[in-house]
Amino acid sequence: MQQEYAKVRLLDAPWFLDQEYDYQVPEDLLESVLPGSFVTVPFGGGNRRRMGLVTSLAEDSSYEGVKPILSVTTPRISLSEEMLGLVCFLREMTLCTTGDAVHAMIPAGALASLTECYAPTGKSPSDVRHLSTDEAFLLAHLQKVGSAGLGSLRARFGSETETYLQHLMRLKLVTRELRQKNEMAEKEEVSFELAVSEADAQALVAGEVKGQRLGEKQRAALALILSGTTEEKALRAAGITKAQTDALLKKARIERRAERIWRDRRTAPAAESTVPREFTLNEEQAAAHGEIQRLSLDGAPHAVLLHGVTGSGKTPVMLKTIDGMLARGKGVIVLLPEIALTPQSLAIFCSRYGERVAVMHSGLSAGERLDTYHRILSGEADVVVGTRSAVFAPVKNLGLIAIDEEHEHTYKSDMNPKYHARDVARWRCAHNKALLLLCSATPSLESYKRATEGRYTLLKMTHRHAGARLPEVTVADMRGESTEGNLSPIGGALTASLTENAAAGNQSILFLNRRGYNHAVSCRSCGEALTCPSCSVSLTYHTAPHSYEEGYLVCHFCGRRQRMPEKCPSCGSPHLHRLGYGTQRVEQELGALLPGKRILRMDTDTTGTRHSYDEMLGAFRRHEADVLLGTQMVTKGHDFPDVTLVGVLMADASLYLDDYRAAERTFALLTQVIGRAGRAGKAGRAIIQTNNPDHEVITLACRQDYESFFQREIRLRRLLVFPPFCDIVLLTLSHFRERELFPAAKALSDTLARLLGERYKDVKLIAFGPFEAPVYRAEGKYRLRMVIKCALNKETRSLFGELLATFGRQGTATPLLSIDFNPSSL
DNA sequence: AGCACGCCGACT
DNA sequence: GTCGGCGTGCTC
Repeated sequence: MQQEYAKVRLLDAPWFLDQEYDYQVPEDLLESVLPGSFVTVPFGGGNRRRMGLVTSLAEDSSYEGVKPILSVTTPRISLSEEMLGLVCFLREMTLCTTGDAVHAMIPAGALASLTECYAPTGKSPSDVRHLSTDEAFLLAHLQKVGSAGLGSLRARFGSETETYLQHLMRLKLVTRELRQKNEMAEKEEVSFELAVSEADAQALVAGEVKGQRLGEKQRAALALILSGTTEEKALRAAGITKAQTDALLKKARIERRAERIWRDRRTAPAAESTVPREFTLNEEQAAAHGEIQRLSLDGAPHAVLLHGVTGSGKTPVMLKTIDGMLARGKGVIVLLPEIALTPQSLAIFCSRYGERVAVMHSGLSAGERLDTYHRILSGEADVVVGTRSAVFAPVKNLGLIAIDEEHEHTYKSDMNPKYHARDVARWRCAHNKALLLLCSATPSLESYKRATEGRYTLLKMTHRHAGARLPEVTVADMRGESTEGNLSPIGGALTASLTENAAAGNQSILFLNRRGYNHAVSCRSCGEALTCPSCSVSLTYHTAPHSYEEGYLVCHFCGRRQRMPEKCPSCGSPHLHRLGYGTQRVEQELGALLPGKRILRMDTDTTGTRHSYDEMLGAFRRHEADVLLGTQMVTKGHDFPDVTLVGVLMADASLYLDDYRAAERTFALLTQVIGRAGRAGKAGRAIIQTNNPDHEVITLACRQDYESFFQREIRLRRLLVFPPFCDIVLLTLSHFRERELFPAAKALSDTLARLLGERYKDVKLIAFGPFEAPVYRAEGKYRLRMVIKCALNKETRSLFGELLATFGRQGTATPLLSIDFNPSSL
């Protein structure tokens, strides 16, 4: 029996329209319409063409009046059974649409897209007086160019364009049609070679062959090819036009050879690998690797949490595991946090696995992304190294997903689909009976709890690699400093150590999680702090490059810059006072403290491009600077063998954030940064400046005592009912107009209460709010939120799905609801 | 969301 | 009498 019907999900449908629709498969498409195919279908009363994804085939349909599928849009790209499953998984787990899920998994260039455009019908207006001059101009323009998209028309005819078009369409002078923009093309490198013998070619060039006289230009072209200039690009550069090569091709003097070139090859890093080709594991590493090996051979999916202290050498274990997988013909995905994806870390994989490596990260161009995708799809690349989104790589015969720095919050996406890479990885590993390898010195509480419960296999490495010792850690109490008249952010103990360390020719790292010069600007008269006009956060004072005297105000939320006002905008007083400090101020202080020493400041302001970030790390590694000062960036796993001192300023700054994960974050950050010191045999020191020297989180981080930290924190979470003892659902309503927000928030919480009273009687949840988001106004939008504690399961997810169906409509006058399950921060 | 169908006021 | 206002309701 022929499978004549297909279940289709639309790719551009809002959440409440995102269902399976039956379509009939026309006879000529029976072969090409398969589960996972991308198709166009007529939809709605107007039968507008829409892109859809075939999810399954059926022999019949219970629906009256099915419409036929119009075409298969992208015959070369379709979703595998696994990817199709993953789309459903994402949809259900994150409440995203099918379109969102598909776009997360497939590079934009791989799919065709439908764009709306307007075309003249050919009818002439019955009476020109019905048209305004603008409309007449627009019509004339369309008649000239044939058809045009809304964007280009709006650029030409202004913001009223849509009104004009509507009028023209009513008069049936213009129609709207959908134009299919095909998927991005492959890139080819074309070269030519002789189709005749060299001697014949020489004769032709010399014009010696009777009756076969070539044009002068053609002879020149042939001569060039004969002399070894065969690449099309080089020939064009030498002034040979397409007409000439075409003529030679036609006369069969040359042959055209096209070679697919991969746009992703220039990601090959310039750096050298810090891991030698051959190495032996120490006892602990070998034990961990042995256990991983054992688990990966039994044909069942497994998850391993590799918990190793900073510097214990988790990477070699990971590499040996990858070696084993590749030897058995399995594909591998390695996830790294964005900030750790440096040439140094890429070099480790590229030098070891060469052409088999595909690198995926946000910096790739559309073409590079597409080629990377195809290279993985074809099986040519079977080691994928990348950031969060690489977890969707279509690796063949997947055997391992390794997640380095497993606790990093960047693995959670905060845009649709709001997925956690760890969850996707777990699903894919289960599906492929593959191994999930989570690595961290400071695992997330969720993962460690799973490990203690036996759901993950916990493997520990407690010793530092190659005889390196943990640094000697001093906690410097800053409470006394300011009363003693020391206003510098760098306290006495740290000052002494920095001077001493610099004098000895050693390198230091200073970590401060705050950029800018001053943290905030406030008015001495009225006490008001200056805030961003479109966000409700205080503005940070930044100094101009190469000058500590001039500066401007920056909003760290939306990036907006403005001049420092002369007077307080609320009371007019000229007494504006700059408070607190950031990396720029510390840079200036360090300059004064260590005259003649080179200080490298690394934060978002100095690392504008990925390139400059890499360059700075490289320069520091080559000892071209004595002190590396910066934000989070300096804490991530790059090895600096000459660093013997690490200083942390304001270690407690992140401790009192309004987020249940504040302690976990602070612990991880401190542990990581302390681990930077004293790696290769050299003794290291760490000085932690804080106003809370006795805070348990700080003292435990100084001892690198994860186990005790975990026990302490998990007890608190259990007591206060926070993840991993429940799930958190964040509902956010946002709108440009504040007054629209409150009725919507009321309606949202009423609807929730109603659903809980009716269809979801058995659901237990605790709802908080609605209240203002911590940053109430962001980029011009006001935001109210509700925070809900519950257990996420099929039923609760369906409850939130219903909320999204009623409040998740886009673009109208009503506020938009967005739902985030277990957000990375509150 | 779009776009239909559908029922009431000011125009050729 | 019709054009067109935007109020419900469906979309395979």
